[in-house]
Amino acid sequence: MRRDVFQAIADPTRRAILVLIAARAMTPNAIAEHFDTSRQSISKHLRLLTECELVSQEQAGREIYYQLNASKMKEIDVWLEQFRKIWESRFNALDQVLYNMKKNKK
Amino acid sequence: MRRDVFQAIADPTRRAILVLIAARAMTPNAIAEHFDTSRQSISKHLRLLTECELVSQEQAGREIYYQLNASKMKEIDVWLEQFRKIWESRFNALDQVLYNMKKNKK
DNA sequence: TATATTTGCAACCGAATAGTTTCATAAATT
DNA sequence: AATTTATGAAACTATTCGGTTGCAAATATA
Repeated sequence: MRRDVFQAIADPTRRAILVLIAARAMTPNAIAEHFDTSRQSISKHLRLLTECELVSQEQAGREIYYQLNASKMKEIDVWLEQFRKIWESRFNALDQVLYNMKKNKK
Repeated sequence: MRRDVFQAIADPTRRAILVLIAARAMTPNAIAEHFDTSRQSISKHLRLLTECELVSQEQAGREIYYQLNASKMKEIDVWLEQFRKIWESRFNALDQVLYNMKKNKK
């Protein structure tokens, strides 16, 4: 099974979990209440997120609080960095389209 | 079939394609030469990337040049934005761990 | 101590995914 | 006109994925 951050954020439920626990650490049960799926399926998502280090656990009695490891998100940001200079320039594909539309109006 | 940018960049071959054509537009054949897979499989990746608008085509005779639509990458950046303030603060998970380690040494 | 609660894990299922092989189409070359 | 080249699409396959159901372990509560 592939276990990298890119694979992890591909699933919309996992992205929602990350946003949810960004505010504060939560237990699997509490997280599952926010979704239309079973607790066990959330548990599986949390395992994957843990394995790729996007979240970490903290045990409190029989409860386990899952918290976001935001610094791991930097990996995505680092990969995006190489494209940032392109989309910030005036010569990316979209700008080119808009430029051509404008030109054709004249 | 899901066709969003997050799904698109989940596959390592597709990420490599995006990096490859970021420098300059390329034909499917030229792209395929850089990988250990068939031309047809690259063609399928290009179709998916086209459908989610991460790349666009430009026909030149019987050749088709695929070019990156970098501005579409912004969608990932926008989603990442909400976490940026967290990982830039001193209170993300990793900093907390380091803080605790330091504290316990005393 | 008996019971309830919180959680993870394994087995299973249907759908999606990435790849291959084969074929059709269109443009360039001979 | 016949052949070669560049490409996309369809059919098929093995693997992965997301979900469910059922169960076991550990902690809290009665």
